[in-house]
Amino acid sequence: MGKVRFESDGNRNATVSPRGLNLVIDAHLRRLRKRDVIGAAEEQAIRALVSQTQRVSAHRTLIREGEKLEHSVLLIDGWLARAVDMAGGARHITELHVPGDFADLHGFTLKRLDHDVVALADSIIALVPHERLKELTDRFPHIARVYWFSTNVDAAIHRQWAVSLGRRNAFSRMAHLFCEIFLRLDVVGKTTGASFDFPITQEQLASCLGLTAVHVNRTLQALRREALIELENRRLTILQFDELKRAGEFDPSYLYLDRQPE
Amino acid sequence: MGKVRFESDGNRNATVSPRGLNLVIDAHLRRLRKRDVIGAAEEQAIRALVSQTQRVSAHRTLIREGEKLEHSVLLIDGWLARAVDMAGGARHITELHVPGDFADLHGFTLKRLDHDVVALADSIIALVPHERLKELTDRFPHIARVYWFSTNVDAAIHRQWAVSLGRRNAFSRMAHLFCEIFLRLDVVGKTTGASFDFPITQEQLASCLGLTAVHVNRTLQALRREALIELENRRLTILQFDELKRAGEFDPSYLYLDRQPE
DNA sequence: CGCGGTGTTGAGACCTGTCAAGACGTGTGG
DNA sequence: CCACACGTCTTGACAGGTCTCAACACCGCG
Repeated sequence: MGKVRFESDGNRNATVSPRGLNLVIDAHLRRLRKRDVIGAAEEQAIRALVSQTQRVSAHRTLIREGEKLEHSVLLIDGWLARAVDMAGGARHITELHVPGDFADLHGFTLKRLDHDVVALADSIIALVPHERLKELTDRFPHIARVYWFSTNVDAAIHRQWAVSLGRRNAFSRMAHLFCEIFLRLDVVGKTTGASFDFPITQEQLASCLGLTAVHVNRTLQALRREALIELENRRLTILQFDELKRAGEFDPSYLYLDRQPE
Repeated sequence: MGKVRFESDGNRNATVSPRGLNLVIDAHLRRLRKRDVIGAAEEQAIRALVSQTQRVSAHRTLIREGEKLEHSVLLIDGWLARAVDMAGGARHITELHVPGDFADLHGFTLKRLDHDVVALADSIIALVPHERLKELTDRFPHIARVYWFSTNVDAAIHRQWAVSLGRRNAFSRMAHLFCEIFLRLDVVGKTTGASFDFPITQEQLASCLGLTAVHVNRTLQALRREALIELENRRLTILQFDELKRAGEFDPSYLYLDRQPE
């Protein structure tokens, strides 16, 4: 998958042409607006956060645990994850990020992370200086609350993953994850009908679900056998969303996608 | 454990005498100060958040999932937990709260919770109106960031629990939890040497650790057999903290207890 | 004195992990 | 253009951690 090729020029971080920067932050605004009203002045200020974007290659570690942070990473396109490395080489992924997400907005207040941020696939990101976030949130207390809200939704996602890890079997856990990912991608317009690009390897899925890659493979087969999903050529199709939700005991309210303006 | 007795007068929520309210919020300030500098004016404003406290009894559900929220719960003394109820009656606890914690500060921006807040033991709480939090954070943007930070630490705790649930066996998971609880209690002055009150039942522990009560019992015995802890009469003593940390692969940096003033 | 909540113990079942081997596809280098 | 290497996916046999079910002990409280 071109790991070496990308790694080799990864440090150059070729910038994306600034033309269309306004377009590039659309998914982010779209998601914010799913949850609150963003005024015109606020929108303008948010768009001004991003001055340039970068390409990053699959498997790159963007941020390392403990590193002092000066900016946060906004995902424009691709897949990022928060990963905790453990003694013994095991790695656990605590959240997947889809376009429009800040992968480490919590870094704005924490100043260092308790996990790595890694690219699971070739991606496009934007760096947002904390300095600029500070100005923005000082100027617009409402935006501060919207972003605070946003990190609180991340925590809600963590909670649901923990419930899955603690109380659901492999089949149910995976069903729950696919439901979540589908909805989150749908909000930012990254689905086509019931399908979406899903370049996540079984190994990476295992890191999310607290399973081994072998068992992920078997569980995927079970989901296919039950005709709940299709997954081929890195594209996932949900065949029976209602059944999948039932299998994962999925209730989307923890994603807080219903608009609740202040 | 007086469940019925307390339930019966639980609704009356006998208020604690307002004398000593300043004392009562000390643990909270102590914890904030472990992480950032709180000025005198800020301290005064924080103390003014709380106007009265309430007693709540073990097993009471203080907040239900989905309920519209007007205030947040500050734990003064006792034990609260965030609990997710699942179909089939199982309940998973996603975080334990010690005195000085807000159990649902995230409710300030989320406006409803994706979980319940329950009392695991007889406790004393203070209700902080969101209205007052709004005024406070508008007036002191720095305090807004301190509280934002605080909810981000909750998320970091969620992540570590998820790693435990996903990748550690029962023994290691429990060791990790005890290390965390010990440090968090220590910060707010609720430890005596290497011991602390720990009125959590094995059933409740099981809900935290994604285990059954039976297996919690066996795992506790294993920890005692290795002379890592003692636990009797609802009091836990850590006999070998270094060994316990090693067993749980515990690294306290995710608690962000090192002071990092802005 | 009896009861409910809690803690303890044993035996067997089951889900998931471990280890090992091979298939498949794609990019690389000769 | 082919051979090869590598990452990924797949399959099988077996081991082991944790669950389930069941019974019993303990204890504070009504």
